[in-house]
Amino acid sequence: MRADAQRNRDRIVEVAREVFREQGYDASLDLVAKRAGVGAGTLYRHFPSREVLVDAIMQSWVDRVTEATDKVLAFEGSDRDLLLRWFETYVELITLHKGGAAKITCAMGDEESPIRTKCQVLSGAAARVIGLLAERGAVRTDVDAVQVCRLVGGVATVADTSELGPDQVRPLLEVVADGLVVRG
Amino acid sequence: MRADAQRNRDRIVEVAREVFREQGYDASLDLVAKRAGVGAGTLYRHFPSREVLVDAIMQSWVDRVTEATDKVLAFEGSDRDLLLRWFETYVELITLHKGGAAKITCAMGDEESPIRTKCQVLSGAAARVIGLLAERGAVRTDVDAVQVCRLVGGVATVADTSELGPDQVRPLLEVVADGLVVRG
DNA sequence: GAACGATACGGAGACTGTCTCCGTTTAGCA
DNA sequence: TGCTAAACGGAGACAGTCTCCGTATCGTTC
Repeated sequence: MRADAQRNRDRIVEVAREVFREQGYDASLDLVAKRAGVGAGTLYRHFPSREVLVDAIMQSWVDRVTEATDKVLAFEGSDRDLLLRWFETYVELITLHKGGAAKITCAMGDEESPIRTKCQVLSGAAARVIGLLAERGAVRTDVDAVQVCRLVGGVATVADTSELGPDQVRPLLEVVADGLVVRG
Repeated sequence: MRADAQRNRDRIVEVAREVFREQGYDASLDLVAKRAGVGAGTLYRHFPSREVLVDAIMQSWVDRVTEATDKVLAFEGSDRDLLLRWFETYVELITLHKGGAAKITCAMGDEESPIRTKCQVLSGAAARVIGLLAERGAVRTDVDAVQVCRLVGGVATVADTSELGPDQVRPLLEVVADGLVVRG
């Protein structure tokens, strides 16, 4: 890629992250282009669709999910609390940008989605958590990582669109957690 | 209301139901107006926003939820199966129109929403189901009807946007159901 | 360091959807 | 049969998406 093209690409991603954080994922792409100081053509050449641009933006916080998952896996406490803690982390991270939760959850399991690599990172993280708990015999094994992401992502989507606070989300996550841990 | 106005209003609702079923809730309102044989002005006079139109459309299937709930309440089987059966009914009905699940779930608990009356019917139905089960001591009592609607609505939203079939939705609902029934 | 071809730029403008304004029409009453 | 309030409808202002193509720039080659 030519140096000027790379510069423009980077700049667009940076500005888009800012604009999307301010206005949500529905923000005007022409505005993003204008703020980035490039023409609409340049933006659309680099990012043929909104989804592709979103994908580029998501890269950074997908990395944060991996990090956060490491931290949660090291948690010493009850299995249910570990699961719940990961749920809360997950919801917090995917609702960082308005509309993000719906986007990522909707794409979950879709092999054709432009953001499938991000979904894979997330479901991979989920797999590590439920894998650990399954080893300990703490959670049911008939539900896979993608399904867990759909469940928690569903809650996250509702939390995002209804603007629920952590206190309102927690009981919902508790139900999901209780549904996953094996009956004692 | 003048007779011609009433006629037009009814016709718009009827056509909108059709168009939304075909194309989802994002369909062009001008198209609805055109198909209904009225001007855009007429449509917007009757329905100042898309939400208000959606509200009018939803009336009929909210009635169906009430009906379906009656049927489920008469179900003779295990408590968990009754709950699960109601979940499936709920998901089926609110995903009848593409985008409907997200709309209704997002508005759940919002006193200002134009479709709040519909949400109240749905959470009322949920209250009847979990009320019955709570009486029998079959479900936890720290989760209210709105929360149940949010949980199941979250699953429905994911099912809708990811176009999941009943077989893919069922395990998710099972987790939620298991999280709600009291531990044995 | 000049010339040149490939690559990238940018913004005008076509297209689509939302919503309003206002001149025209019509229902329904007296 | 007239009158008036109510309702109609569609042109058009506005906003967002996305494309096309003339222009500018990069970076390579000699």
